[in-house]
Amino acid sequence: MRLRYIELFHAVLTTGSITGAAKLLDISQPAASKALQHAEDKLGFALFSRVRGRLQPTQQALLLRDRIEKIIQDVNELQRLTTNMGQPGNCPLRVTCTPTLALALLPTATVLLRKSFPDVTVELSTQHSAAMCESLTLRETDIGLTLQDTGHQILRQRVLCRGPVMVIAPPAWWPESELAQPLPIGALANQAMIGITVRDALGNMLQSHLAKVEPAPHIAVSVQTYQLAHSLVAKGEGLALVDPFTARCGDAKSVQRRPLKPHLDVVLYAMHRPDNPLNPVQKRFLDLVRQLAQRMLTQR
Amino acid sequence: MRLRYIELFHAVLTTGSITGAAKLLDISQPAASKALQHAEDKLGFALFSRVRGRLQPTQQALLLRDRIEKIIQDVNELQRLTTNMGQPGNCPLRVTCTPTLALALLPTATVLLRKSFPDVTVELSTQHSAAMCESLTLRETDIGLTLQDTGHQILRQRVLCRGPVMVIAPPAWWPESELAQPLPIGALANQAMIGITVRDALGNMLQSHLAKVEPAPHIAVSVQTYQLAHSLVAKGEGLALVDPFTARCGDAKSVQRRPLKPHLDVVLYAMHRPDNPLNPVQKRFLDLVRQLAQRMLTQR
DNA sequence: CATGCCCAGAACGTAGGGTTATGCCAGGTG
DNA sequence: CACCTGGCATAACCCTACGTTCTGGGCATG
Repeated sequence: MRLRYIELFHAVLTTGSITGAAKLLDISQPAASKALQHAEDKLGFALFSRVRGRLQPTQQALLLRDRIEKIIQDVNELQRLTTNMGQPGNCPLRVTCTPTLALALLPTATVLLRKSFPDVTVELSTQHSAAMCESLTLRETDIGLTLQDTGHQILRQRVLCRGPVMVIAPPAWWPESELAQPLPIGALANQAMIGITVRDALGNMLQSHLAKVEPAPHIAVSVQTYQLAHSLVAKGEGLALVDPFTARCGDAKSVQRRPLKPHLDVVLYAMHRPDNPLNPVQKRFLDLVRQLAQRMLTQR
Repeated sequence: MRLRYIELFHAVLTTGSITGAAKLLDISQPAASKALQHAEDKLGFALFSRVRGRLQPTQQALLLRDRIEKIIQDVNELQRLTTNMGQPGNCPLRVTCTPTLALALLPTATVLLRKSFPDVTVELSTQHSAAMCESLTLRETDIGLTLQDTGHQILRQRVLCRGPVMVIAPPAWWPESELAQPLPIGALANQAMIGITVRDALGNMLQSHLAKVEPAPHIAVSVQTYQLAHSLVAKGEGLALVDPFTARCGDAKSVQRRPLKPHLDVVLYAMHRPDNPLNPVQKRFLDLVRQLAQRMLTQR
């Protein structure tokens, strides 16, 4: 069984036609056609029945599909891993963080880092936690920043700092005098709010706490990223519960913010592979992120 | 990433040398050598360091190893599956059973079957339960017979019949008059016995019951297959606890047998894939096996 | 020092996989 | 009906990737 055939089979199955498969594999249509025939008579049975000029997967093909897709996926992962193992350490800092943290922490931290190491090259990207773990193990990135405890078996995950869940509101929502005090969750009763539909630990925690408020807040708009919640709040669509980094993000007057009472803990984690210890640049970067985060959480 | 390279990498890693790998892949040594170089410069890093003319896997190679082996295995399984899907149903009866059952049931059942269907072709094989499940899903065989509840998610497993655990002893061990009565497990105290080290449900059950006997039986010889236990008992090495099929196996005078008291249940299961229902030959065969088994268990 | 083992290079042959050009068939449409 | 379009297969051709054999060099071992 040639890998080519496996790829081809997969391509035909996903695109639904030989022509489509050929485009996907970047070969000519006759090449794909011939290869498929070749595969079929090596196998000894038809993978597709040609009915009225079109292809239709046979019974056998469907039986093979799952295994094939599995192999394709594994090979693709291997591919990603090997390409990322090629250039070892020429880029001393490759960081991925969740969209939530991207704007709040990365830009400033990067600028500060380049004051200490002006020549260093930096690669930044954003990914959700699951994809982040994958990228880390496949060596596409070296450091991951997330608010979620992934419980990953192999990757090291360490706490950088902790902060409270915050309530954000449109400008001039609360009197200046109250801003320093936590807002009791009961005060959200019957309020217009932006819902958070993130399916991670933090999102679940927020939802379960909100669910207890009586009478329930009015949630007309739900969003999947805290950033969007922030923007909507700034435009006056309602209040929102967000992590402290999103709350501090952007220009100071765009939203008002107060800690929530009861205090709900948000943890900022850094993740990396256990095998190679962090280089000085990476250590410095994490140090900066931690300082930055703590300053964001304590001041104001 | 060519599949060839993956296979080659695997072959080199397992054999430890390019020459060995070449033999394994059935190509010449220079071909393997060149292919490995090719792979390495496609990857961009060395997989093996040539030290004093020998190969030694690099750090990176070790990181890839697990994924590679996984893919190799998956592809091999696919291979097995496809080769068995080629010839559909020209062989209406392919049966696999555990070694325990092989001699007791298969020969007679097969002979009886061929009286009803003289032209049918039959393929028999023996495998342990785990391998049996694999063979069934990979369509290398159609029916599996085992004494173990595999709990397999996809395969159908049905009960054919049940019987008691038996004690077997050398000829003339017990007076004829006692043979019909069960032997209390306490009677095994201080006896010479053949140990069973099978690591399946039945084996565990037997061992745990034996462990309670005081004073403990003397176990000088332990075996992994019930057949061997049977032979050893026949030669006078001691008593043994076995499934009722092994107990009945072979010529009637080779061993004496009595049910154990307390009654321990042994279940004979038939397994098959759920997708295609059994054909008449297969149904008839299972019927014969069931009748045969029941007759073996009840008579005498 | 001879021997055996293993790896790598050179020279060479072939087939598999790629290409373009073309034809056929089915279905949709003016 | 005539015509176009989209999809698959065939034919003829090309080339490189992979195989071969032969050879030589490095390194252990008796």
